[in-house]
Amino acid sequence: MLEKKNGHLGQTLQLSIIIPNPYFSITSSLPEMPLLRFYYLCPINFRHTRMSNIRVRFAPSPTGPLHMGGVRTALYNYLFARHLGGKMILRIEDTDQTRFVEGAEDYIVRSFDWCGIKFDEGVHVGGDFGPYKQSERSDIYRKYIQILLDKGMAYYAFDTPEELDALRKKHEEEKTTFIYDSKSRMQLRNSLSLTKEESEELIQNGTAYVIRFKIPEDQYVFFNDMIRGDVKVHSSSLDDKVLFKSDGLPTYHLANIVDDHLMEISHVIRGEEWLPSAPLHILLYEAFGWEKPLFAHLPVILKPVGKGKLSKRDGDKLGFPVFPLAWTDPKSGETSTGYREEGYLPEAFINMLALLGWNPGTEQEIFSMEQLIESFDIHRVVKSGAKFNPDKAKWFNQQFIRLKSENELAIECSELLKAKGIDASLDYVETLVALIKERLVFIHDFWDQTFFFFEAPQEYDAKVAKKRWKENTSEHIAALAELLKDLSDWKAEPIKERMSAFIQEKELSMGQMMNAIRLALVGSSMGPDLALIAELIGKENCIARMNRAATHIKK
RNA sequence: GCUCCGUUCGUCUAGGGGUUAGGACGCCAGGUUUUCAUCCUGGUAGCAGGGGUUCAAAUCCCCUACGGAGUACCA
Repeated sequence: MLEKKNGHLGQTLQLSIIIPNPYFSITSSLPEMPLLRFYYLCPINFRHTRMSNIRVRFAPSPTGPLHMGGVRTALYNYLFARHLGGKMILRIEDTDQTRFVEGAEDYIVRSFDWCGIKFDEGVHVGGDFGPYKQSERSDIYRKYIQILLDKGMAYYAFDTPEELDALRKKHEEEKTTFIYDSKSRMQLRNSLSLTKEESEELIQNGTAYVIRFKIPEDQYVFFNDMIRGDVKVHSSSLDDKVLFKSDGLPTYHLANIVDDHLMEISHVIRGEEWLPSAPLHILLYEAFGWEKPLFAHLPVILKPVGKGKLSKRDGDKLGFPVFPLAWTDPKSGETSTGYREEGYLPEAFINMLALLGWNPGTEQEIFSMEQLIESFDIHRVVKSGAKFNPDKAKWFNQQFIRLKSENELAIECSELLKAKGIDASLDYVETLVALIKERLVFIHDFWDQTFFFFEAPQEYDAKVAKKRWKENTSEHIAALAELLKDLSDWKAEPIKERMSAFIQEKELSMGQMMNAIRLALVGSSMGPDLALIAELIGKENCIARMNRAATHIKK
């Protein structure tokens, strides 16, 4: 790993488990102190258990519903923290007022509640490191940006957005990219290019300004990612990012670093989209002289088909949810469905998400949240993006439905029936659940699997009729119905005996006749044991259905 | 374009110098079931390409290709 970056060091370290300690600054060059080398060689678990306070955070922006990628990021944070006995924090990053969406924060909280991801601190539960909403922390950021200004590591920039846009456009036409950096900053309007007096005057006059970070020139920034290993970037490829906007609020970069430091975040586990700005964050920590957290950049979730990452719109197009819960956009009124609404069990959703980009190193696939916590190791998160597979998501749901007790399922199925205006006893529903449990992918499949217990078929599957209904089938069915009238003990066993005896006596084909009866009772060739169906729908219904079929199905 | 990250069956992945390259989803076939589903058994299919290093490379190195992310007074 290190060899790639640093030849001479690589030669001294021949072992492959080299994970640099992030608590030492290694910006300009890799240190060669023996102690550090020892630390590099320490097994990962040793380093984790030594860390007394594991604190991680999930820090969404309330700009809309959280999508499944966000839930997965939060989940990995949660599993990581719980596995190591640490704390999980929910912080709301709402520094961009223009993108604020009403109800988004509440949606985020409700989603985690449904998923079973619990927070130790956060906007909704409080804690000792609050406030947990960035819009309520602006004084804090102002204080810290001043420190950077005083140290000469940040500067005022007076360029208007229009000026910068024009510059970018001009460069684009020339097939180059405009970068606000050490090469261009002296040609722009800022406190570095202007005299002190000029800058002060502009500020006095109320000229709008932003505060930019002064990226140090010509140095390498190293950091270690728990998933990707060592990453090296040259500062010349970084630009002077805006830290403080003209509206008096910080950008993500500043707020994030300040909050993570103040909230004593030990591990930053976030999406891969942050990887390119990680070097900036490292530099920021160093500018403040703060201890850095350990980083882990998670791979993205990709679309099941086609190119690119899974986006909020894919769900509707491809027929699966991308959100945990249904969401209605407050402005457009547009509604998107959620996993919950589509019939997914939260356990299944979580299990599926956990295995999308992580594996336990064993062949176990079905995990409870407790088991996930027990097994989770962030070093087993894969590096590459994972295409989401809706079929596998369904399979997980099917597995978790089987894990549910018949009573639990019956309670939910009863609700389903009630919505259809059917009032069945819980006992009866439970009996049915026991019969068809293995056929359910979703709980709402219950109706498709049991409708014939509640209502007689009005139509008969033409294909099955063609195959099973012969010249005199109607006659036989009517005769059998007549025969069944005399059966006093209406239970599956005697029913079956009576049917078999009839078929044998008439020298009919068992398969043909049984399927014909099934067609009469169910309307198609599906369902559990025929005699059981007959028993459960009752004698009268059974006979009525047979007689109806005898007159309605024509060869 | 530039910067960074990646690449093992169609998909999710194991495997990290010597493996018949393993598992799961999907798909196909057979068995079980009087039907359908379940279940069981089997099958299908993969190391992106090219160079090195090595007795030996999916595994280590380099190049190419492809994919992804970023390139905002968004997060």
